[in-house]
Amino acid sequence: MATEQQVMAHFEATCRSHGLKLTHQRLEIYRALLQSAEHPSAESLHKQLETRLPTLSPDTVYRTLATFEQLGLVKRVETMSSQARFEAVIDQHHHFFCDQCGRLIDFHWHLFDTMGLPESLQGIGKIRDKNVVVHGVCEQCLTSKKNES
Amino acid sequence: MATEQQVMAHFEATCRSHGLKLTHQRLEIYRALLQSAEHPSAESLHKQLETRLPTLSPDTVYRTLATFEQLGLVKRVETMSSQARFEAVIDQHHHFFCDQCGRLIDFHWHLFDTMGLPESLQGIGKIRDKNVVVHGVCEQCLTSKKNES
DNA sequence: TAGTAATTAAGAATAAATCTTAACTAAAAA
DNA sequence: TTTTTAGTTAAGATTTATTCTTAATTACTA
Repeated sequence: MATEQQVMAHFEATCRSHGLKLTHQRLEIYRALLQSAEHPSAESLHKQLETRLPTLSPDTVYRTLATFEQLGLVKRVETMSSQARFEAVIDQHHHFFCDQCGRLIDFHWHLFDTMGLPESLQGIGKIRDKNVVVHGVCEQCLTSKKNES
Repeated sequence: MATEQQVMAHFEATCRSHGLKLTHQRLEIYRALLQSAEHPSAESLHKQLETRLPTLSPDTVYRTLATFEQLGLVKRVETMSSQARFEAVIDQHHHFFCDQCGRLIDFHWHLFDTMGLPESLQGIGKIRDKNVVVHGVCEQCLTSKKNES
């Protein structure tokens, strides 16, 4: 399990090795993403960082996230919501998606990770990654629903 | 394995039971989706149907797909592309996504379907569905790449 | 077959994301 | 430290996907 300092060191090394400057904005955007478990959108990251970096433009957040994505530092999470959502790439995990509130929760599944792929994928191409997406209603939504009635 | 006639009959029954009129547009949109293996976007469905229904508006395609989605006849496929993509709900399957050309290919994985979920999901909420998403480069992209060099 | 309520078409409107340009700022190199 | 260079900002225009509005049309009902 990597410490935040190690992760930040890797981030800095990756930027440098690709000739990218370590700007205040890049550091803050990456750190914010790293510390969030909420898979935020570009907009919500911008909102969150606005207090510390009052001149930060939405455009910079979009641009920076796209750059990080290309370096493999950040992943765009597949959702069916209109806004793209992001996460820092740290470990192999999967997603639980609440259909009610839109919350995304990470979970781990070692058995799946170490399992082979089915025959039906033979010859389909070159495989890079496999992930599980679970849909349902999160505990919090279930509880608040109960209290309403 | 349901025949297309059976599927269409189920479609009509579902519409009727929800008080939805069986309009020409609804039938054509559903049939087109049913016959496509490409998980088309609303836009490409509209383009495809334009020849047969010259006055079909994009809005109708969007609206109709949203209606079908609510009835459980159609599923919105999660991708990170900006356009939403759709499929008719027929059987349990999973998706291979080509990162190069954006193609989505269905595959089946019975072992996964019958497998239990990991402990890490205990207490997360009420689970409705679990799916695998595999990323990579499809055979066709691999081949065309080889021919280039 | 006429009535009516749902549905559609067309175009306007909205929202997310990206582009443009010029002026400015900060990081890395010399 | 100074210079070079890449990156950022601002503001507005643009693009793309989707949704809304309104008036006309159409499928089902009586």
